[in-house]
Amino acid sequence: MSQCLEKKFNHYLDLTASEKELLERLEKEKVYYRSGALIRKAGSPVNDLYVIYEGWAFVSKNLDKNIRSVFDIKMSADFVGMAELSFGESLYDLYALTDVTICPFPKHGLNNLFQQSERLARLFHGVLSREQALLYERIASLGRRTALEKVAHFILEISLRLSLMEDDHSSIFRFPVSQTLMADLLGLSSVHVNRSMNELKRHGYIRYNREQLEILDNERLLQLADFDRRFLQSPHVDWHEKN
Amino acid sequence: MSQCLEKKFNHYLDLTASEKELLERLEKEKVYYRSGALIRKAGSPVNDLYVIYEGWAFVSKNLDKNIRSVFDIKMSADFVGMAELSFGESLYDLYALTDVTICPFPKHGLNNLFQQSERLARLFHGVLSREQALLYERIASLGRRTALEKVAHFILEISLRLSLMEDDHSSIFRFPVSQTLMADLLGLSSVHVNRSMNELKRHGYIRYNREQLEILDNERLLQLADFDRRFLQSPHVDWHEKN
DNA sequence: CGTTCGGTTGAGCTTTGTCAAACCGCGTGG
DNA sequence: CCACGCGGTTTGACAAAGCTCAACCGAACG
Repeated sequence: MSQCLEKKFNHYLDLTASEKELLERLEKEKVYYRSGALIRKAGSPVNDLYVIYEGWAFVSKNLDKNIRSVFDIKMSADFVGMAELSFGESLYDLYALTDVTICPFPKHGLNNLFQQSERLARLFHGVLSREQALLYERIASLGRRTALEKVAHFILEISLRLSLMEDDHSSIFRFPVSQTLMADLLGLSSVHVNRSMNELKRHGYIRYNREQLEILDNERLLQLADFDRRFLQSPHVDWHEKN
Repeated sequence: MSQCLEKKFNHYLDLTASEKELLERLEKEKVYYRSGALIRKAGSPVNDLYVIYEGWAFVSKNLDKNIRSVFDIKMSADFVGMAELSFGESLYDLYALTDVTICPFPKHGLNNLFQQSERLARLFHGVLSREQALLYERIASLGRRTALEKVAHFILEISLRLSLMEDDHSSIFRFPVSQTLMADLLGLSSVHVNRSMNELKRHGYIRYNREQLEILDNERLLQLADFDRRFLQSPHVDWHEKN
């Protein structure tokens, strides 16, 4: 049995038995992909939403002249496919960044879920809301931050998102994002990402070596990146107890 | 009586009488703001979501060193405040770009709505989904397009969004976005936005003068901006009839 | 009328990109 | 076990896109 959704939601709320059952009814089997695999190609028909069970993936698209733009990194417990909900087809490519296992579930199942449980609906919207806020922060990065700040901000975003889902998250963690990928995500060249990473190292912000990243001075990094501290508070996804 | 939500939803669906009633029960009174007014300041407590009834607004925030980043332009029938749903306070500033009238409604009212009408819930998510997809496109712009392409893409996005809500939308329309605002939205300097706009004029893509904009050659502009044509199809917000 | 706000223009400068080469660790197949 | 190739990182030299500063203009508005 595959309890992706349950894993995700239970992290925020103590689910009741009946809620768990609702979630279980929704799920299909888990699917496993090898690092580098194309999970879903832009243009293919979409009937399912995905939840990442374990591992990392990313959403991207190739613009004109084969320039790649990367929109988002998806990891443990993230939803994938919200942007495509109202389109018949997938808009973007989805690649496995590491080995990854995901759970598809039918998108129309959501409606059912919302009918049955207001609490889950609220939670779902809370999660979406945080995701959108994080997107806004990335927009701020892309538009108005220097290369160094972009990279710093991105590292902090990843660390934050990991800490939300993994109870044992520490300042040293696996960071499987290649500099080329970071470049396409932050709107930089990979060469410049490299120089920025090295500058972060040199100034003692981080230690970094083959997929291992350690944040040495979180406070100073937060300041450098102008990271919005309101994201550090744990989310109240359960955003209104009202009837 | 103020029927913002009704106006919005009815545009996509033929609402039944009972659906209309549900929506009306949700609404409060309309509120009017003068061009330039600060509608909601970052940090203020949030209990309401807004729908724009008429006019334009924008969402922004000031980073370190007082650099402004503009996240989104909101116009007729757009939702404002989704990103803040799970935060107790407003994260960003909201300014009136033109004279604008908005309808607030209590955010917890949404849940109620979803319980009552699956169809409205589906519609709501469909709308959100389109919004997120458009955000992704802006991310692509910010990251990987040249100044000229950014500006072109933005113009097309606005035109598209207008055409979705206004039945009489034509290739010539009011465009109340100052070049400084465009700069903060696209991650450019206002000087460079100016040069880009003029280049678009010079090459016969657009005509543009004091808040009036005319798209002279839509096809060529689409091509220049590498605009994703899938957005041009009218949305199937009613994305699944299945129960 | 004077002030303010947005648009326009030019000159010089900075950040970041491009190109190209070298390097490094790792897995593969001979 | 070695040679090879591949993907990712590193470095340097140079080029370019876009920024800053500063001045000016015109329209709107009180």
